[in-house]
Amino acid sequence: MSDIFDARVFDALADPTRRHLLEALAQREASATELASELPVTRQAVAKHLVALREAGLVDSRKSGRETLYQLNPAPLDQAVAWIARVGDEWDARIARLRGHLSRPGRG
Amino acid sequence: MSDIFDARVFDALADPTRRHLLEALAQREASATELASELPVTRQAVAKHLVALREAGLVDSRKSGRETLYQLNPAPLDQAVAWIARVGDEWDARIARLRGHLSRPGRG
DNA sequence: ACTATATGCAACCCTAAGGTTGCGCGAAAG
DNA sequence: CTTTCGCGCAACCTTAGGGTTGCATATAGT
Repeated sequence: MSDIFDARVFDALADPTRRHLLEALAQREASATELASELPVTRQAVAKHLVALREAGLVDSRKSGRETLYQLNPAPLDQAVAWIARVGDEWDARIARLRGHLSRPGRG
Repeated sequence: MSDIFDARVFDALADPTRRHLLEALAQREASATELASELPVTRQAVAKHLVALREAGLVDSRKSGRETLYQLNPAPLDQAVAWIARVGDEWDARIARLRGHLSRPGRG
């Protein structure tokens, strides 16, 4: 089956620093400098991650004076969940085929 | 923000070849050689990915004669979904807070 | 017993990616 | 106007990891 989702989302989710950024941005809008202050990496490293997140569609940015504020955009996360759910569903279908037609295991 | 999940799951999901393997294994049990036949990489590359998937808990292996058959184990996928859902929920909570304070706009 | 096939392991290559430092620029603060 | 602070860009470093080849082992088939 073709990949109907943007693979960059999974790529974005793979890095612990980026996951931390998403968690932080889920709670408040913040600048790269602010975000870096709570992480063991430099501001530039965070900035790179934010670029990756923006390219994955996971964050939006807004300029406020000399600051650039980043905000979470959770929409693409649905694609990731959809992919995972599809794999799970296909697994369930396979199990159903194997068992004839019994009750499905609690997935989904 | 304690990581209640195994980061290796997100790592496993990040690679397109591994995602393909998961999709294939969702539908049928298969050996590394079989899986490699439908991919543009060698059997050894697939074998490495299967090791990674097993370490992430996403596949189980079973020896059948001289073959090693791999089977999907979707359980860890729930952890990934749970993490994503948590971020989404926190985002929703933030939005709710913002709406609740519409009388005093601006960010804090 | 001999051959063919499937696997696992190890060494090696090469690129992508995460990280850093350095710099120049633009906006806010004084 | 000058200083300060935040940012973006670029160069560079280093490692992880995805891929390959080669080989040794073990099972299936004849």
